[in-house]
Formats: sequence, C-alpha cells, structure tokens
Amino acid sequence: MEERQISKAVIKRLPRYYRYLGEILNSGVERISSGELSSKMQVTASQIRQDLNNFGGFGQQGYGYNVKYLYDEIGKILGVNQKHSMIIIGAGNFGHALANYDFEKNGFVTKAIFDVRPELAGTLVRGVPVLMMDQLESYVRREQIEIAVLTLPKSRVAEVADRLVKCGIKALWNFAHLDLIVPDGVVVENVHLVDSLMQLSYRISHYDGNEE
Amino acid sequence: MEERQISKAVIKRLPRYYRYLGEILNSGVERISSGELSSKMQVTASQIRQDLNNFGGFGQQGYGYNVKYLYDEIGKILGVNQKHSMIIIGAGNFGHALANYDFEKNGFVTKAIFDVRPELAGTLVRGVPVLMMDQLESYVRREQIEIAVLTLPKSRVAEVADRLVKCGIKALWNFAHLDLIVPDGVVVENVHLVDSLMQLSYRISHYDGNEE
DNA sequence: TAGATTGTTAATCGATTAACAATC
DNA sequence: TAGATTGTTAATCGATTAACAATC
Repeated sequence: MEERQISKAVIKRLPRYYRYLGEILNSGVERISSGELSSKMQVTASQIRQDLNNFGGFGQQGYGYNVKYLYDEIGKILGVNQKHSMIIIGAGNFGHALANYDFEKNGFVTKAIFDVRPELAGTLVRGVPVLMMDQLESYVRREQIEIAVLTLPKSRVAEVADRLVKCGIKALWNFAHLDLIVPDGVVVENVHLVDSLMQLSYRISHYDGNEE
Repeated sequence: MEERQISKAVIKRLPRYYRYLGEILNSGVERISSGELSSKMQVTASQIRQDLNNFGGFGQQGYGYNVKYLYDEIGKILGVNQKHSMIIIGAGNFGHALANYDFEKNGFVTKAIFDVRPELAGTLVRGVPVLMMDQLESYVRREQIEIAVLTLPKSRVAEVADRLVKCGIKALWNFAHLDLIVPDGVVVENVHLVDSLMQLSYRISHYDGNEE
C-alpha cells in the first residue's frame, strides 16, 4: 500500500484544501490554477503544487486543475469517499455534542454510544442507541467498528483503549488529556482542547500576528 | 513586550511540557534532567533544552531543572498563571459541553453563555447564566471579556466575530469550520474537528506509525 | 503557434539534533 | 575536585519557496 512517505505537514493541510475546493465547487467554478487557489487560501502556489504532486499529477499545464476532479481525488486520499463506522465512548456532554455533529456527510457514521450508567441503557441520542460498556467487545467485533471516539474521564481512558485495541479497533480519536500508548497498527489522533486554549492564551500575552 | 520571536512549533509543545511537569510534580519529584524528561515524553533532550532556552535559562548545570520552578515558569509563559475571562457564544450541545469542562483550574473562567433562543434566557448551565445576543456588546465591554468561544452555526460566525472584535475582544476560540478574518491584534485559534477526523481517516488507510 | 500553468529540480530557509565548552 | 548536566554553537535534516523546462 505504500507510496512515498508523506510528511505530517502535508497531511495536515489536505483537509483545508478539501474544504476550500468544496466551497469553490459549490460556487460553480469549474477550473482553478494553483495561483488562484493560492490567493484564496493564503499559501504559496508553489506549496500547493508540491503538496498535490506528492500524490500524483492532478493538473494540466496551461489549464490548471479541474475543481471537481481535484476535490474528489483529495477526498479519496483522505479516505472520506468511504464509510467509516464509529462509536463514541462516554455519553457525557461531549459525547452528546459529537453524536449530534454532522460527520456523516464526510463518511463518518456513528453507530452507537457506550456508557456505564444503567439509566441510559437503551436511550437514543439523535437516533443513536446508548449501549452498556459490557457489550463493548462483542459490538465492536460484530459491527466491525473502525473508529472509537474517547470522551470519557481521563482516569478510565487507558483501560478502555486497551479493551478496544484487543478487539481490533483501527483508530482512536482521543479527547482525554493524556497521551495514549497503543500498539503498532492502531492510529491515535488527539484533540487536546486545553492545549489549544493554552496556545491561545500564550498568543494573547505575546501577540505575534495570526495564523498557524 | 517583545522578546525574540518564538516559532509556532515551540509554542505548540509548551502545553505538553506543562502537562508532563504537572504530573511529575504531583508524583512528588523535585528535580529532573532534560534526559529524564526526554525519555518520559519521547522527544530529544536537545529539543527540550533548546525549547526552554528560548525563554531563559531555567536549569542549572550538573543539577537539571527544579520541577516546581520550571512548571511555574512555563505556566507564566503560557499565561495560565492569570485569570482569563471567557464567554461562550452558542448554547448548543457544544456550548454546553465546553461550559461543563473544567478549564477554570488553568485560569480560564467562563462568565456567560450567549444564545438567540428566548426560552433559554436566564437559565443556568453549571451555574453560568445564559444571556441573549442583544446584550453581547454591553456585556463584553462591561465585564472586560478577553476570550470568546465560538460554537455557533457556521453561517452566523463571521457576523458575530465582527461584533466581538468591535467591542474589543482579545481572542476568538473558533469551533466553526471556516477561517475567520480578523484585524491585527485579535488572536484566533481554530479547533477544526472535521479536519482532525480526516487526518485520522487518512492515517487509517495509509498507515504510517503514530505520533505527530 | 503563443500563452498559460503545471510538474519538478534547485535554492533557501527554518527546525531539529549533535556536540561540547561552561559551570554547578 | 570529579561528575553531571546545562546553555549554546555548529551540523544536519527537512520543509518551503523559487525557478524553469515540459507541455497542454
């Protein structure tokens, strides 16, 4: 499955390209040059061309890029052309918020929410059933769940992550404020909100202009 | 206010140093060398020393770093030694989740939540009052709010951001999936959950080992 | 064909790592 | 004093930008 190793910096920019191209597509524009896209996105045209050429030549000299085609290709690279089955662990405020978020248009389908509180058993959140933690392993195996969203208390995350890994989860989207240790082959993506807020705070006191 | 310009990469690592040092401090350890911290955090000792020396010499040759002192100093650099007043715009699921999150221990105090729905007026979320959007400007000015958390629909974010900027907000913590345009002097930090999920998806299909 | 714009190589810039003299 | 470990300079590595030949 391996093409040339792509740098983290490039991967991080892909969703942003995808978003802009989606908007441009919706506005009815058919083709775009790296120069035009560059001025819309505030990145260099050179970087756009370099980034895209990591994955192949999607453009055409003298013409530019076909917006629809490029959008679809980046979608494929990101894997959002496929369905990804997802469960949320923790039916707290955050779990609820994520269950109500519309990730489905990008292919991420939330199948169930897990919690320990018996009074939630069988209830629905936006049509998604809340199940009990003792059903976790059997459910993940049976439904071939790919992604688990971890929105449970820090103290319980490591143990739950272990259980998920043991029943073959592919990826953990971790909202707890700690670094998970997982075996090779399991992907972890962290959303450390506190870190984000601290960076904001840093920038308030050492003002240095915007944009990462 | 300007010391030497610090790179984004360094700033991004600071909250993680802060978190590890906090845990080490709690475990009762008094001093630590860059080498020890390096093996705990999976970064090079060289990077730790370089990063810290952007802000001054916090260590001592032959000894290492005093954990408590270093922890406090990084806290000061990040600005989490001070109180930051915060409002949340949008009392939806996400707004609720964030209002319930314990940011206060790091100095971020949520003062109010704003929404347009009249039926929410005067209600409380974890003791925080829900106010109506027509009171936004006067409240921000009167209470000298520093940070606004934007958890409202994409279509309304730009307009609200403008209003906040006009009444002197210092920073926007933006959860909407778009790039805000703000004047110089206002800080924007984005939390693009969809982008994070797409990176996860990319990494599932092009498995490449972990850690950013 | 002439003009435009890509794909790609080369140059530059910045960030990370290594090395080591300074010093506790 | 000898050993440890920092602070800092130098070397390396990687990412971004510039330049341009290829080509539609």
